Amino acid sequence: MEDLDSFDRLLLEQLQIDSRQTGRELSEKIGLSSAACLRRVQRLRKIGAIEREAAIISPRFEGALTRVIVLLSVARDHPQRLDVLKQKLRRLKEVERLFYVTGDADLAIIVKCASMEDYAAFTERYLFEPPLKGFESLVVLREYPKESDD
Amino acid sequence: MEDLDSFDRLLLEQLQIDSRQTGRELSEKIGLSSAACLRRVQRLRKIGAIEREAAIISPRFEGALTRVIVLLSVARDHPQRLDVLKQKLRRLKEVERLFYVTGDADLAIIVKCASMEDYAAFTERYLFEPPLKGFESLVVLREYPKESDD
DNA sequence: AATGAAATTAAGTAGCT
DNA sequence: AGCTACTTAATTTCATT
Repeated sequence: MEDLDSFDRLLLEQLQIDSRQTGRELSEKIGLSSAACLRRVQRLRKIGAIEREAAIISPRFEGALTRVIVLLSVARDHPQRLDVLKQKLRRLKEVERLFYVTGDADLAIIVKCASMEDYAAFTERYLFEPPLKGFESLVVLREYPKESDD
Repeated sequence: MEDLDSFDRLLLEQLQIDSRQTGRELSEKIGLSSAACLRRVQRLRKIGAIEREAAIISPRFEGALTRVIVLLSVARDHPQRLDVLKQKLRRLKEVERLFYVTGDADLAIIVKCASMEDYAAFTERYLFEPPLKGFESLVVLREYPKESDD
């Protein structure tokens, strides 16, 4: 893992806000030439600092999409099984994000499904086997986008 | 709010995975000309179906960043105060995502801070006033990216 | 009203100092 | 790193359905 200087950090900050900015725009904001900015962005992609660039879709346009925040409790006596579980969960298409957390729960995942039926199927398939001890489902009724109208 | 046809939905699906795909790549995947694809993408941006395009930064490169999943309990006797609260929270730079949920909690937010001290300051500043009744903090020890190495 | 093909404009990439 | 030439992609124009 290579390290970043302050220009790299500024670039990451900018691209996190808007990844479509041109070299010229980045150049003006961080004070390097356009070519230098874009060369650095290439490097940031290559070393994995930028994992990917993605469009954020407005929830209103996503179609009928159920999101559930699931808090998972895991038996702590078999650490290696926890690792296997994490690896398994993070590969599932339904799992949008996976967090290892402190508190009452051990893992928290954000699950995306087409419907509640699909979510029920998801839980039955993946959330009832050891080392999982139990889970709590917080069904998202509505997500409020960061900056937007309604 | 205008509506989307199946080409639009395919485009959104693709751009959610990778927003850097060229017109030609999109063209091959969805079966329209490059120009048509890019025209549609422009429209999707304009009508707000694409909220924004952003770089996803690897947690390992984000610097010391504390994330906390906060489950908020809200007094239900003043619905209008809940709206005010939601509006306030969603504008805060620390709040990455805001969900209205069912279950023990009423709202769930994902909070991003530079440090635990900052998180403590955040809670003191925003999470101790009505209509908030209480909150539970799940401090993220580690987030596992969807597709990646370690 | 929206498409595809072609021409124009703009951006990203690579080589050199 | 910057500058410049080169390559590629995005945008606009236009004829067609």
